[in-house]
Amino acid sequence: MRCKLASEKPKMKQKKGLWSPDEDQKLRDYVMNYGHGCWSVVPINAGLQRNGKSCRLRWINYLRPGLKKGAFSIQEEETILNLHGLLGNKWSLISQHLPGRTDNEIKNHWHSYLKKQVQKQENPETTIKPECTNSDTGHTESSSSYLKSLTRNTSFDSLTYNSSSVDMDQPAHFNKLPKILFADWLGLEEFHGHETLVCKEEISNGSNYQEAPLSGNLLTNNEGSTDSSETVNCLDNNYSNEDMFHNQMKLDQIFNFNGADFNFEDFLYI
DNA sequence: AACATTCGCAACCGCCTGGGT
DNA sequence: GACCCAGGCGGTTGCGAATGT
Repeated sequence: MRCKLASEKPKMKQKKGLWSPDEDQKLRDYVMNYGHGCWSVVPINAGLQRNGKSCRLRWINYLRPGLKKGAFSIQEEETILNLHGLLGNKWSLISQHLPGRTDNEIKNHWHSYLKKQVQKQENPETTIKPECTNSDTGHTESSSSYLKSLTRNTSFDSLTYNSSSVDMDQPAHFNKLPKILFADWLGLEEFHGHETLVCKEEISNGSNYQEAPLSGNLLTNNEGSTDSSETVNCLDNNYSNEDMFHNQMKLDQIFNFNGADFNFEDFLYI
């Protein structure tokens, strides 16, 4: 783990504070050409008077390709609220389920907006924004009712809630996939070895979500399926909320979901 | 217009973990 | 096994912009 070059690095005064466009360009050029490798040598090789940590943060949070800029969509906020309800302040885990969003961005959005909205929801005598528009349906909803729909079922105790979650930018089969959260916790080796998947808490069928019950089987009810329900058996039904994440389920039972032929990679992008 | 307050965001800080020596 | 270091993470801070008075 230790970098040879890092131990040879000269002691130079390191700059702090906001990054200039010139610094950004140097870092971007270097990482795009050579990769970051050991972050502690990046500023040396890129000619930057920054420390490796600062470079890493700047790259991850701002320069990295594929970052999504702009306001959070309703679906993204919904995902954050649900995952925060399950995981707490595990921003890096949450960010893995919001492609293009960084943990820092999510954390900031939570502290600056979502947390307050949830607090207001729990304490209804305080006023909240009069209305907001669902970008999917185009329907204007009161923030109050909308937030209720967002926060209604963020605990494991709940079983279902409705959500407009069809992603028009995805391939047609995408929205029929059981939406599996925490896919990054899986090992590709496990998949390719056709062993087991780590248990996912939440699955969806595009227009409806069904959260996994506290015990028993994970159920999906996929529209358009010849068989209206699919059952994914958890190997261990006696689990606590935390254990939910670690239960094992049979891979092939998910993989033959709805008779469709899915690639494992499809799940990873959900 | 001037000042105060709030908001949003970028970046830093400190701690923890894991791997190398 | 102890120590060192890089990387990763969550909490916090600082500052400019936006908004309110």
